[in-house]
Amino acid sequence: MTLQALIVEDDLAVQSFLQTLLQSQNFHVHCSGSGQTSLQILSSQTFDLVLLDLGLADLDGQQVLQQLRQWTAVPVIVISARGKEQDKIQALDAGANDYITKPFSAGELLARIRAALRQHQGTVQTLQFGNVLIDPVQRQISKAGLPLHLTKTEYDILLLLLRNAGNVLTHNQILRQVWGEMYQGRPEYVRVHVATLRQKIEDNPATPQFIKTEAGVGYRFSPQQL
Amino acid sequence: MTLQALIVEDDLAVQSFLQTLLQSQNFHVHCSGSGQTSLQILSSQTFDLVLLDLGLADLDGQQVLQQLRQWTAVPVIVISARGKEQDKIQALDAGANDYITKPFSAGELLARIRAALRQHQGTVQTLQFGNVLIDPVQRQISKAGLPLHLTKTEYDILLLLLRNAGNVLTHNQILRQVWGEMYQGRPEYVRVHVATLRQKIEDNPATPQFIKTEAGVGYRFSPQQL
DNA sequence: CGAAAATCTTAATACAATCTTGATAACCTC
DNA sequence: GAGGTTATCAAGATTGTATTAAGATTTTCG
Repeated sequence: MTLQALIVEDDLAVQSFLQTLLQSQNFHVHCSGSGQTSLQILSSQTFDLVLLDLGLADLDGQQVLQQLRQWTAVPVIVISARGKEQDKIQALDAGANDYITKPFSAGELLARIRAALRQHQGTVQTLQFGNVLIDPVQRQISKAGLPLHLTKTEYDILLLLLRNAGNVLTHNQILRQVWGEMYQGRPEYVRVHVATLRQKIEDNPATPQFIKTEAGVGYRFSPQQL
Repeated sequence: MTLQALIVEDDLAVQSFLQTLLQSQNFHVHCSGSGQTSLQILSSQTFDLVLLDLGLADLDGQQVLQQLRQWTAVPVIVISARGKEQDKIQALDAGANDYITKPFSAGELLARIRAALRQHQGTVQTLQFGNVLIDPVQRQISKAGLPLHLTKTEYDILLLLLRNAGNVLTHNQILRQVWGEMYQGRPEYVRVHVATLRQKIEDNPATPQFIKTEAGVGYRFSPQQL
């Protein structure tokens, strides 16, 4: 699965440099030059990484950070021309995972990205739940030791939920990332496939233990049995 | 609960500076000047944070890092006089959570420590009042340790009030932000849902401690006795 | 290429959660 | 105590969800 990255940067030269850099590491890259649109993009789609420049035209990068931390734990690395102590402290305390000052080397940025992703994975990602085991490399799943076949759609939904275990994903977020942009507003697609998915992975599909419904919002993968 | 920190640093002046700094933040601080003893200490006791200087006499800090990552995910911040790109990349890829170059400011180090601890526990920002805990990232609420279910509307109202804690929100402000523009002038909607919300989050719903009524105006989330 | 299998889309139904509404009682405030 | 505001309750309306299955589409494989 290719990781999704969002670059929030209004200097087009820097934006393009970062984009090339991330693409060379097989990220799927989205770009935004303004704070407002960044927040919109972030709310409609889940990302694995955000590179955020503090110096934006409309909203302050600081505000973008505060806003997005209301609902997402996505790793955010702040890139800034400002090297002042106060700026760093503010950004880190607002929820940034790391702070790097321009000019920086490509190698260091990539190393910090790897570190941030690694830390984030350690806290979130589980590839085992109940008696279900997932091998993301082979794209294979087994339940109670027996191989279990999932269709591509089912597998994509499951991994998306799993990668965001504990968080609610809205119907539109799931639609956008599994089906694509133009399927927004068709929650029935998600429902049907979540139903078949539950039939396969839940011990008792009628009272799901893992994939929980949040009425009026979406679905959530429940990390533990509480 | 006081957090346990280990400082691995052979320069005694720097060690004592770091020790004082961490103690001022209520860490319980352990110190070690050599790589070997550090690994022994780390294996015999659990820590919440490690500050690791790369320039050690016996073992290279790099090796200490590789060793300890064999068995623990404790947050490690590398402190180094070497600012070379290669050193940073090596340390980060060996499992360091962050890398900071001497000289650095105390404020920045503390901010980076806070960021590392936050990432390690996986929570970005939790809101709390009384015995109620809210994780806005996961959209999850618990009261007295037990999970608490709120409907979408209830959740939206609560977060709106909480974000404006201390300020009065008029019925129409709440209506506009939770229901939408066209619901203006229907305060009864708000009343009913605030009532059910109080039933769930207040210890004594009849005499609300958190969501206060402002007669003729609206509601206010009462900031806690801080 | 063409048939069979697998998968997806769509619509219909039953069921569940949530919201709206209005009635009534309690609470202020002047 | 009068008049407006608010709290509470529960029935009915509405919206959201699970499940099924038929038909359309895509994929697989001889």
